[in-house]
Amino acid sequence: MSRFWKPGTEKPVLVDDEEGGVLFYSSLSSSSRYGHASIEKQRQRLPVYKYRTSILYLVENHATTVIVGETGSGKTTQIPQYLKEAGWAEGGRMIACTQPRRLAVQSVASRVSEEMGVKLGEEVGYTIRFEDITNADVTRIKFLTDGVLLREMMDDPLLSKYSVIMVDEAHERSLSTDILLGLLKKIQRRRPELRLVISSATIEAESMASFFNNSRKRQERDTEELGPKKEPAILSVEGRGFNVQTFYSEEPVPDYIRAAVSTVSSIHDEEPMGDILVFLTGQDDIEAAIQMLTEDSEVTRKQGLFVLPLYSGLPRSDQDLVFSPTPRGKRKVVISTNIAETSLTLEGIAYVVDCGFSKQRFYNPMTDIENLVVAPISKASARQRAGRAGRLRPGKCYRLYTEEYYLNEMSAHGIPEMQRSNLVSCVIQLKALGIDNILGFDWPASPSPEALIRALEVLYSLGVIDDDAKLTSPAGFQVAEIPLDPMISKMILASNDYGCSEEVITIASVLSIQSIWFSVRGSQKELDEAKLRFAAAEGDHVTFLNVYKGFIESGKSSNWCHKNHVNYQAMKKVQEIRQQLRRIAQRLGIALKSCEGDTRAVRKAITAGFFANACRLEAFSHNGLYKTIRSSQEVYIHPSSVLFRVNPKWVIFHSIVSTDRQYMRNVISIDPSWLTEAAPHFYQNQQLKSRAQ
DNA sequence: ACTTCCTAC
Repeated sequence: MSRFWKPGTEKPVLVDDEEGGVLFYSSLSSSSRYGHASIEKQRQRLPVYKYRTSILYLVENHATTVIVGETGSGKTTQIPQYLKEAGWAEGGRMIACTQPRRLAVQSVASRVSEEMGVKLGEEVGYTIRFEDITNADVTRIKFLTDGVLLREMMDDPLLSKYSVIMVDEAHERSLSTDILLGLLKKIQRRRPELRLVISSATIEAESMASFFNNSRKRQERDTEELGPKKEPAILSVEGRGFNVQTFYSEEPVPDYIRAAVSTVSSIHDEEPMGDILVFLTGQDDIEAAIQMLTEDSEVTRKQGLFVLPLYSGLPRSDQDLVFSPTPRGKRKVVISTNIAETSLTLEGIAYVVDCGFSKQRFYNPMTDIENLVVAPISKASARQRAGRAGRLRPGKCYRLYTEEYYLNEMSAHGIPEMQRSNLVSCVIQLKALGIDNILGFDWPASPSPEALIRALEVLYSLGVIDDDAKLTSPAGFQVAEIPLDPMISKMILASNDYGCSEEVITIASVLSIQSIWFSVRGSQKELDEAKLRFAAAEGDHVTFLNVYKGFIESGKSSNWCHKNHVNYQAMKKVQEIRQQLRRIAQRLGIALKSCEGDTRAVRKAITAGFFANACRLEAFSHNGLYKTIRSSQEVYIHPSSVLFRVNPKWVIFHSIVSTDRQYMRNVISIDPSWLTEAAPHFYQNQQLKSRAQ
């Protein structure tokens, strides 16, 4: 076993902590009871404070400043305040700070308003979907998701109200962050007075800086030019994370679930108190590990473990359990997907067990299918996972792979989402912003030409772009205006023609959230029975309408949801999205109209958006084998669909989830003649006829 | 016989 010190951190402060993590948690986390003066002192104790002058100098003199900030440096909360204190928000200008996640936007904004002693929504505000807590006249620092900032560009392409835009967590390389970075680089050329602050982890800093380097060979002239230097500056700010000692497996591990379980047992046996966080890949792994841990007689005998699962599909109340205090004398073990890598932060973790894998999405432009596969994580992820053990005190990380593997075989960072995704939404957003040459766009990470061409083909077949790849009018502009996937947006537009916009908007809202069903481990049967009460012979989309109707008729009762295994929180969200979409539809001139149960009209509207996802049951198929019309891919109806084992001859799916087989999720039955009606250009008559026999 | 994780006037 070898040791590993986290680079860039000081020697560990050794802390004698017989009491476990809880004590530290309470002593560090409660800032709200301090007065204003001591908030000021707290701010000055943050590592980033030492760099205040340097940061302001660099932002003043460089168009782009890349800040490398380890977690706990305070960069996100402090830099916007420094900028404001230095006058960047004077003269009606604003400072923007983007985050990839809604939750982060809310918590950072409220923290900063607290530090500044102002009411949230006044000088400091935030905007996320459905929540605009800003006041145009007084808000000077605005936190927002990068998706919202992209949407803002549709009205204000140069983002002219902002003097500085800070893009936080840029190293995560999310789809919308990368689109945003590409567009900001373009804006910079038109607005030399604009300043960018890109915050990134060490590993991506150089590539961020070189992406924003506009100076090229003109460095000599550059110094004589007025205005900021075009060459980006890089500044590193150390974090306040504690050291994490890392151990590797001596031999490659044949079964990481078993290895994770035995590692947890030996930590429990040999190490001082402190909570354990285990990273596995998905629900199945997690449940298997929990079962093994609770069945392990030796561990159970000691009765010392408090084991909790954590993944996004888990009901909220179960997720919240991981934040509950560890019972005295027990050790909390959270077994999690990578939701705990970035989205959720557990304080007080002393030990991390990292299996070295995660589920990752890969897109195949040839088949237009996104696959979900278990793949090795990157060094960057491994470091991030390890860091989860050192938030409040020094910790330990056990990697279930060899050091040799880490050093020589693990890739430095993951593949950007841009290169692993279907790009229809991304392309239409750029089109709407007037970017004509999509293939020539200066991306932070270029997607494959195949994926771009596929996206253009899909948009063309939807009638959203024309022969010159320009947005069509009005359909193209309307689809771009709806904040959903273009296929869904097209379905909403078509619902106007079929007189079923109310129903289709409900369906679009349900499809926008993860699941409307409340699924608990062990009650699968009850859930299946509940589904049967709403099941429609036409398929899942119509089933959603039945559920929504029942929910409304119950007076939006949470009790009704509980009885029917419907997720109440999800239904509230459906309602919110539905209201938003109704407003947008009205603005676009779509008449809000119900078809009063005419499910043919509803399915025709769905077909108008999703004709490309048509499948036909294979003749003589006994196991429900379908093939897609477009590319003859072999697919099956997902077991969660109401049409599972019903197997109608012709179906359309909303999406494919690819595990051991390709499963169609959310399926409706259709009449094949609707395909030629919806997209004559896409389905040549002979193509369907030749397959109809 | 099954669900990594996010976001969007």
